[in-house]
Amino acid sequence: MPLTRFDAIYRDLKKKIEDGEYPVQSLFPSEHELTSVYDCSRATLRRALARLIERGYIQSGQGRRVRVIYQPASQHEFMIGGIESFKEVAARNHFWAETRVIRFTESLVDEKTAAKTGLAPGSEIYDVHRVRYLEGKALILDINLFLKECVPGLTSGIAAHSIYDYIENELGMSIVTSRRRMTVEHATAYDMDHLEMGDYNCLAVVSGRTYNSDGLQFEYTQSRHHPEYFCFEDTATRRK
Amino acid sequence: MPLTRFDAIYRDLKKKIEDGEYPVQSLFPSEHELTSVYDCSRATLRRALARLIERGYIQSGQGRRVRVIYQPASQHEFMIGGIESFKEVAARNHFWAETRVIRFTESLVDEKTAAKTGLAPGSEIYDVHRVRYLEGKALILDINLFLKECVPGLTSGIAAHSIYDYIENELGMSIVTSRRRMTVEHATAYDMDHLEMGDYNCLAVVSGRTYNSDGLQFEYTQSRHHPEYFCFEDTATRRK
DNA sequence: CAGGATAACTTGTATAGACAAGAACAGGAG
DNA sequence: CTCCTGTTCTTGTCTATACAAGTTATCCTG
Repeated sequence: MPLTRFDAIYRDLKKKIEDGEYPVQSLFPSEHELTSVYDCSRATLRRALARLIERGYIQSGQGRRVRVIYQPASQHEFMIGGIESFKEVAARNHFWAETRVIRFTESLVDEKTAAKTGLAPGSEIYDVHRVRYLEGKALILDINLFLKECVPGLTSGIAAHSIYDYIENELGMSIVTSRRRMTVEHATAYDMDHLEMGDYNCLAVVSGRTYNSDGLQFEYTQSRHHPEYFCFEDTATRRK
Repeated sequence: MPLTRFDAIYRDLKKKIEDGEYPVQSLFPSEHELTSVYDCSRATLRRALARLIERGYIQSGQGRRVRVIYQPASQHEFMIGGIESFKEVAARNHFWAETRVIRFTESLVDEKTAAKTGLAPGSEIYDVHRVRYLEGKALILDINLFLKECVPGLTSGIAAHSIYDYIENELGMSIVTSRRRMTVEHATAYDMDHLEMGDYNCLAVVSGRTYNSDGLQFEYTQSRHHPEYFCFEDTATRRK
């Protein structure tokens, strides 16, 4: 993976902040100093800084020096954010992950599901239901609808492994944008069947629509999360 | 509010997309054409485009033309995202909003709450509890802790109106970064007392820490949302 | 010592130019 | 017709430079 200049700088600074080289509340070196260190233009450096600001690592304001506001994250790091796959999250936290396919069928999009999913009515789709286990506990019920024409040759075996691996590496499709929505819903009988809900009668539902590089929506996903292991983090900035 | 060049271009293009001037799935004008239209440099234009990409309005890729993927939003627009206040959301959707202060005390941060909230132990704080009503229905239980030294002179009356108005306009403090976390929690007796939970036994909890322009955390907020009226939207991008 | 103008920083915005990498298109060879 | 190969267009990255706007420090004056 060929790193761009600004991305390399971003990662380096990010790592140094995480390692405590620039402590929280301390003042960051000025842009002038940093361009000397990295031997780059100010624009390139600022691009790296902009990403650090966006991710909540540093804070800036006209005239004032840049200040470090990073805080070394949280208790359980199992969270979604970005289009990170279940496997990636599990691997990052060194958890034992397992995926079980409980349904794999082909069907057509009817009017009702079209309205809910954003997929064109009449389209041929794969309908995949999977349960995600972490350390042996059933945590997530994933419902995926894939446009058949975009993801040809999908099988139950691939679904048990990693569909995104297949899409990106085998089919060479680059996934670009994903629009997601988070809500809290009543647990259905179907949820209860597959997740150990305990005395919770709700779950966190993340529904998402994913578009390929041609701007075509080729997927609708609904991830139904056990409340105890769901966490979503976000950094927002308000300027002026 | 003095608009910058790139922000003006961003808003103009955003509006044109929302108004259907550039339909979904259509190809956007090339950067070369747009720089002619807006009579600006490519860098400035690209800054506007970057924001449109980030917000999920358009999609780009090296070599290919930019494509419009905007979709005219969703059913109930009551959602959080950005640091938009309750009042702002209500006003945007023309809802009748009301805020009732159910607790307004001053206290000190003890060790336990310090760990939970990120505020320094021993700090003097205002402890404010409020219930948010929309169209007469109790939807949100807001628990705010404000650092007294940063928000002096806060009163119950101000809390009933808008604390952020007071902070930004009266105190002239510019709020910069807010780090939030979304989880689903069991409803407590306190929740049940103030929100009409129906047969839900959970609620969506958004806890946030807000930092002022000096990098000092001056607030901890916990918004406990009735599940039925909670919705969070997000656009994520995966490159390469 | 206090107060205020001034200078020396800082970050924010904008321009013009260059090259690279990928995609689309044309035209020619088979 | 198909396949290959350049050419051209598009977006992605990077540089160098200029000015604006806000903050901080300095120094001069009363």
